[in-house]
Amino acid sequence: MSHYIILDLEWNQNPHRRSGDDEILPFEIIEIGAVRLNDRLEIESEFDRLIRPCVYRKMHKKIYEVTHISMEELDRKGIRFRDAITQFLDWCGDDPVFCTWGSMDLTELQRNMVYHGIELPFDLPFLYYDLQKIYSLIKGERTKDSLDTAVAELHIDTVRPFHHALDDAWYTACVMQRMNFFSRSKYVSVDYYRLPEPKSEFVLHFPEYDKFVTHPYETREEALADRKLTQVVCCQCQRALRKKIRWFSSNQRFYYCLAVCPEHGYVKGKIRIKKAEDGGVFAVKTTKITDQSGIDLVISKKEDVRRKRSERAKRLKLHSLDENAAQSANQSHRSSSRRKIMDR
DNA sequence: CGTCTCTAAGGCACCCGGAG
DNA sequence: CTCCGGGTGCCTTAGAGACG
Repeated sequence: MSHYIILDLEWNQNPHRRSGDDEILPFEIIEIGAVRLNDRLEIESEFDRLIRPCVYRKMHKKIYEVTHISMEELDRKGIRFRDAITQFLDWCGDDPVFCTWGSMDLTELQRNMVYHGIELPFDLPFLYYDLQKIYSLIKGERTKDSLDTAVAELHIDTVRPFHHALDDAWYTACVMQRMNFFSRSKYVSVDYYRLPEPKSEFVLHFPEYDKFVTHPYETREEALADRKLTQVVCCQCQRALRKKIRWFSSNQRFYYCLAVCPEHGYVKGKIRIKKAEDGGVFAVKTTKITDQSGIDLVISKKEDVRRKRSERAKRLKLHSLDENAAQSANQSHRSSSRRKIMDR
């Protein structure tokens, strides 16, 4: 039976300006807190360790304001990161399913492990539940709520303080218990700290879309030149599809296309370019079978962007004409032409 | 303060077609 | 032909709000 590890970290950072350390380890973990739940989301045990930091030996002011953890306390109660992570992984048991609030914790955990020369025991792809994302899926909104907000909205008693690793993990567990987690449990997240090797790219299947994650490339151009990224496969029959609209970009990070499957209809594609750890890039492609409204959405996306721009350009032109007129005319002329703009 | 993400908006260069 | 402005694409900047 699977069990869930609700993880929360506290970390410190360089209290001064950027230095060489920042690029190696921007965030140094100072506390690991976690709650273990069984497959019915009942609490089985809790884990909490303070860590004596070795990179940043001064507490960042803002971090102290948030966590109220002092360096003195860490020196007194903290243990070595190596010992804490060993105890933590041991406490997690076999095949834990990790859950966090937000997408940063598992990345930072791994970055700290690598810094300390500890081998990563996690699967590749490293799947986990981002409960902040699941919470917004259940609400049907695109907002990213803070943990405090979710706790308040679900009327969870605030019997513990916030912003301590174990307490926040415990609140996260409470939110998970009360938000009908299993209705969205197919929506796993992927941690992108470790990326697949070439030829080991992977696809994740979701109820209404597929997600494809590439290996790292040197440049965006190199990524977009790779057929494995740009080809679109039907989510239903895995057939390679012909495109009706080639890949185009509405901004600098997203690309869209529209393909058609002879059996299952239209499939829209979306590519998102992301930065990899080593300075290169990788891409996440999602493909989704779509109905007429989805088709129209893609078809008109270019035109929407175009129309928005041209409307804005017209507004600006009128506005500049207005200002020019204002320089040579009196106040009444100015207000009348302003009214004209408002009517548009 | 520093990370991340998303959005809006500004600057710039290029292409293209109409006016001269 | 040149000139000019609109449309377009690409890049940068800034703000908001999540995380610590």
